[in-house]
Amino acid sequence: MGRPPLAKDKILAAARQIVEQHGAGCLTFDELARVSGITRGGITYHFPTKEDLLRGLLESDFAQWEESETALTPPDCDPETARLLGFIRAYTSQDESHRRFLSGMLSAATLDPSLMDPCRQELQERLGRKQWTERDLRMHILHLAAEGLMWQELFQMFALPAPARARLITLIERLAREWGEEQPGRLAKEA
Amino acid sequence: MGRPPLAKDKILAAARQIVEQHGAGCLTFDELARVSGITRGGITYHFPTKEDLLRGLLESDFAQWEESETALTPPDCDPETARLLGFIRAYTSQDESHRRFLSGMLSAATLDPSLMDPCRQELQERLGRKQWTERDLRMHILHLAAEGLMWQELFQMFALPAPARARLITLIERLAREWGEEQPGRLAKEA
DNA sequence: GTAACTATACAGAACATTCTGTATAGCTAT
DNA sequence: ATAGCTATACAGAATGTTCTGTATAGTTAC
Repeated sequence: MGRPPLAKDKILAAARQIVEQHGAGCLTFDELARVSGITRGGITYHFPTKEDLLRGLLESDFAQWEESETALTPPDCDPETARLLGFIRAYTSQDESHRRFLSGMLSAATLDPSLMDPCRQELQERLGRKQWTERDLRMHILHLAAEGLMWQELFQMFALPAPARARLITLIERLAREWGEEQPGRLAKEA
Repeated sequence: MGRPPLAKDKILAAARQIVEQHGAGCLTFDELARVSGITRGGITYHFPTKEDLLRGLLESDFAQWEESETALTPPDCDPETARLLGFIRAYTSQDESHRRFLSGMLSAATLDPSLMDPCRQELQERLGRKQWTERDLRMHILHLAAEGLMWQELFQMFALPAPARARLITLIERLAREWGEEQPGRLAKEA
């Protein structure tokens, strides 16, 4: 909490780099030591076991993720639409923090799927409360589209030229605003 | 070509099962032998190396994938819309063949990303020819939404109740038809 | 038609490597 | 003197790969 150690961040950064570049199968302690420049002893000091490492990856990424998500939320529309726009911007943002979250999730999922349980729980709570009106469904389509784009890019299956990509995101956001205002409904009165 | 061997199919089926249930990290020859009922010698006969195994997974899945994709294409609308609807149905279909494709891709990507190069190339060719009109972008949003849903379900991050899921897919298809007919443009005259 | 041979499809064990986890001793700045 | 880290070493297990053996079906020669 007080002085953040430097090595820990280097280790996590190197782990993300390895996963992104060579796949989660190459995420070993030896390779991690080589890439991060921290010795195996130092790595073990911070992450005694590999599960600790993966958990650390997930936690730091998830924190960064939620932080940026709320930071990107524009306040000029109703809360639910704003939240969706925050999602979309977070998913489609070019900066790497969101990819990092996904790569962490990916490595965790492939090496030990149970590590994702907290994420599952969180998602369950978020989506479980919805009524799934037509408006909810429409908004969810846009949410899924942004997420699908992120997956494609994470796997480097992304083939859209940059201008088209920018227009695509703009279009998604425009639709979010249009559809969000379509039915103000009971969302405006109760916070 | 003549008589398809039985063991090979068992091995591939077991591999998919392992990846789906326990993650690609658990896809080892020992586990594969245990689940498939084929001994390690037999496995090695058909797939001398692990790369061969993953390549086999990808190839068989990709074949199955394209087959079902075109099979699910409804012929009652313009070709491009029909193709999108085929995509969507393939992505969101409850039957397991598409999950299999994804699980194969996933294991390939996590263990050796370069195995996905053929898929990348195919996608590049498909998307590279588009002009990315507003209509194209809208259709692509629906494509991505279906794909995002598939990813969520593959990672078992899916939280929508079944009725809402069905309505979501119906809505996506409805939008595909609406947006597909919005601008017949130059698509109708040239095949 | 049967003996010799080839090719295919697997079984079963052995091998060498890699990886995780753990341990220990030392350095350095505060 | 303690936290943070370097440096090295090693045990135990897991894993990819290789090797040898076995069973069966098909082909060819005689």
